Amino acid sequence: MNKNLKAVNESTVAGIGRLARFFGFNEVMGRLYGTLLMSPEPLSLDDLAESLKISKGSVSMNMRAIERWGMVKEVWMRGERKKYYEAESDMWQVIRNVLSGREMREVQLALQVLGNSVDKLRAAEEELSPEERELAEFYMARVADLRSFFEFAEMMLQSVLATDEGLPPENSPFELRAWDLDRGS
Amino acid sequence: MNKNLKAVNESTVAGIGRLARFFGFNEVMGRLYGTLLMSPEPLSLDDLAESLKISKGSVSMNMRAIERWGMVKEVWMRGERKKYYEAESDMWQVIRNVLSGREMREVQLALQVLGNSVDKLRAAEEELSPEERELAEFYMARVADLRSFFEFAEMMLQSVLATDEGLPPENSPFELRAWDLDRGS
DNA sequence: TCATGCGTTCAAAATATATTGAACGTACAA
DNA sequence: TTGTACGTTCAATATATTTTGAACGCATGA
Repeated sequence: MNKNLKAVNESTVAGIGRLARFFGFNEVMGRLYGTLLMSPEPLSLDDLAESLKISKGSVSMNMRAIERWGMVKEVWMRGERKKYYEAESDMWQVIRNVLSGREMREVQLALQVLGNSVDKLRAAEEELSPEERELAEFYMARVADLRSFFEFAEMMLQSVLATDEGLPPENSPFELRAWDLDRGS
Repeated sequence: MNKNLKAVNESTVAGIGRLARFFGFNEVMGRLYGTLLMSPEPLSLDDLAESLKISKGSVSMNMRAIERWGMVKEVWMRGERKKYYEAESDMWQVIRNVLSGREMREVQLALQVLGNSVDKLRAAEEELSPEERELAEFYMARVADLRSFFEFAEMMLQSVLATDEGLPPENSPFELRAWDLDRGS
């Protein structure tokens, strides 16, 4: 294959591998997705193992993981016993899958924990000594800061997730919808 | 100390530790920051080691790391030989530090690599066989998708970084500034 | 209905990441 | 000007994560 094409392919696969690590996945997951993304035809597990020079077992496990994230789709090839995969080429779909299935969960969990903290502090108020009460107020303030951060994050996520074609809506400069929500500060 | 206060402290420290991992730092960095954030007074390295039940060495190394990220500040205590630290309590400053110093760098790097890819593909066009040319076009399309993703990310980052007090500007529903930029699609 | 090709699994090995603690040098209180 | 309490460093160790490859069993093309 032409040297330049090969170079582009390789740097893209490497770059997506890097991106994957950055996003808290492992590098192989990214490289698998990247390899499929840069392949005009679906690839089998063996193709992928060969291409990335990793074991069949690793391909199998990592593919399953990225399949769960909706990054790749199985493709049936007639008269073939092998499984073939292709990348989900709507990158925005992939991003939305990840954001809604992981970052969102994380944010909501954090908000819940912080909510509990506020409740605890309020409930305890009565039984506190003066110094403790001061500390409790200090905690309240810090917890409130954390909340505003997570609420902001939640809004950002909702905005991205609300868009249907993923990309900042074709016409309007981003969805304003979410910003209209009360920020509670 | 009151049980509830302790519980709030602990869950916050644990939560920030978790958040830190999520953001690609290590858990101890988060717990150190969290401990300082939940302390009304500055703490020494020994205080931190004791509080988190980790070694002095680990505290020293991890503190240095988060100091570089502007998460904590050194505080001088008169007549004291120890170093004392306090958390940078402007969380938005912390977030901006991290976003501008790491995520932004990552995005810019990706955009540069993708730009190179486009150049390579264009330059190679001449010398390609018909099939290769088809593949090159396919690559072009995929690279363009990736670019639009990173450009979107760059915009999101710029928007957050542009705000001065961090939080979605006091009055307007988020900064629109960045969305006015040409998305080049 | 086979026999085989294929994906999956998982314990063991390899690698990557984080922690420890003892040794060391230095700044500072006395 | 000390002696020492402190922070730093880093090799060794521990832990977490990833990969491997052989064993297994199931689905499928013949």
